[in-house]
Amino acid sequence: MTPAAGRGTPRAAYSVDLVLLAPRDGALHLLVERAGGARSAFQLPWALPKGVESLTLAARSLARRRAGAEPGWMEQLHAFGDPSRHPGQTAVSIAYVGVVNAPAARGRLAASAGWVPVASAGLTGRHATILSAALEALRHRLDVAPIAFKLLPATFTLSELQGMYELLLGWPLHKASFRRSLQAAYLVEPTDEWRSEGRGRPAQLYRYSPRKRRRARRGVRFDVLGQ
Amino acid sequence: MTPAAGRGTPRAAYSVDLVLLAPRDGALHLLVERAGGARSAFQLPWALPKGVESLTLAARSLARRRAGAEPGWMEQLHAFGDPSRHPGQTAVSIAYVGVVNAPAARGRLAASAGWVPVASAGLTGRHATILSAALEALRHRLDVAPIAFKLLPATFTLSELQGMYELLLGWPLHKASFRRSLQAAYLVEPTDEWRSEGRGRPAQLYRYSPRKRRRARRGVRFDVLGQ
DNA sequence: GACTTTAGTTTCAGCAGGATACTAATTGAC
DNA sequence: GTCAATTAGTATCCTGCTGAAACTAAAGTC
Repeated sequence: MTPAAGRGTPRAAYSVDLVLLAPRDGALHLLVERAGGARSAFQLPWALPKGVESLTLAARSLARRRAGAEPGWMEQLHAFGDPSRHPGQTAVSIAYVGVVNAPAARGRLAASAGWVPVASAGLTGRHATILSAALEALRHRLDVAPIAFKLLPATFTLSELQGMYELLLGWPLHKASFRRSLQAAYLVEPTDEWRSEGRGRPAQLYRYSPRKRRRARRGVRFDVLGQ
Repeated sequence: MTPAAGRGTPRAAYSVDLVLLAPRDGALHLLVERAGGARSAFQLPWALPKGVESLTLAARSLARRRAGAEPGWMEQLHAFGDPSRHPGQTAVSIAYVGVVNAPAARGRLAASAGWVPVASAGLTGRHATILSAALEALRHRLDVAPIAFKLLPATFTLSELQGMYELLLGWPLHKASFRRSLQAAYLVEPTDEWRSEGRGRPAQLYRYSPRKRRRARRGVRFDVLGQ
């Protein structure tokens, strides 16, 4: 099924780079690795896939090994072709973006890895470019992939949901518009439960609507909703 | 500048696949290659980049060799990792989307290549998937990259421009809304010339606005404009 | 000169987004 | 117990954009 041109296990000529993001303490964090002694203190996790392995599987397994958690969502970002600036010195490096939720991000990290706030990641060169491209791709996918929902528990308040969207987008959303959009797309449905959190009126808990009840393929362009 | 891990010229472990599109006779056409004897009559042009070559340059040079024309716009689409179904049997194949304008598409084709309407390209398997992903990516880029303008001469009528957008999008646009959007973004500016084409009132010629006079980065979401 | 065709504009109704202000329900201070 | 503070959630209004339709403008055709 995987002939690989019949010349044995090929030397990996490409690497997989990973932009893994997680919400922690109200800020978006990035998984980084401490670099050996290069100019920049941190770099993105990367790996040389062994033999013929699906790219997606390679990226997921890299995430699992470094973060100790399964990404709730992950997508290919871009393939970069200039080898001269990659630490693996491969001809091609293929970058992936993914997210893991907060509880998972508290899991067993690899020794060399750590979570840092994206705002202060301090990446340089191409890895900085990759990061901002990853954040932009994430924002563009928010309306079609249930990324925010994968970062929340099965039931949540609408304020929590809005907060998650704001964290991922990087800007505040208008409360009334946000809720109107959710309702128009039947994206969420209320449960019978309410949660009281500190002071203030208790919030009703919602769940992600089952596929059948969601407004088919209209999406909600949260990234064009303003404050 | 391009060390390539110092182990000589590596065997190419990846291929570059090309979705090249051109408007011809009012329909969007795709550049295909006649396959040797596989199940499908056509396949997408592809190549094994020689040595360490920028991916983008490899894709552009592939377009030049097969279509005999320089693409007016080109972008990377996706990297595919499952080698089992690619004719080149490489571990990774990286697909590019590009467009060439109608006069260029009448240029010197490679012997094995030909233009077929996308609607009747009859690709199968992964190449069919790549094609529809390419068309979708093209539509999503229409609002930010000046793709339609690269397919038209320096001056054009607004009806020609609208027709080009409709060809690329695959659906009709509302005339008044289209023009309002153009004006709001200062995307085009009128020249002093008018062109009379058969019967009907002559149309004013426009040109793509110089960068300075365009409304910075708002873009025009033609892909959400309706009929 | 009347009709057709294409270009280009105007007017209008409907709807969605944002601002604002409101009601509702709870905690904590006194 | 009452009142302020805080958070949840809703209602109202206004503005601006979209799409439909009808309109004017300028050419060719019969």
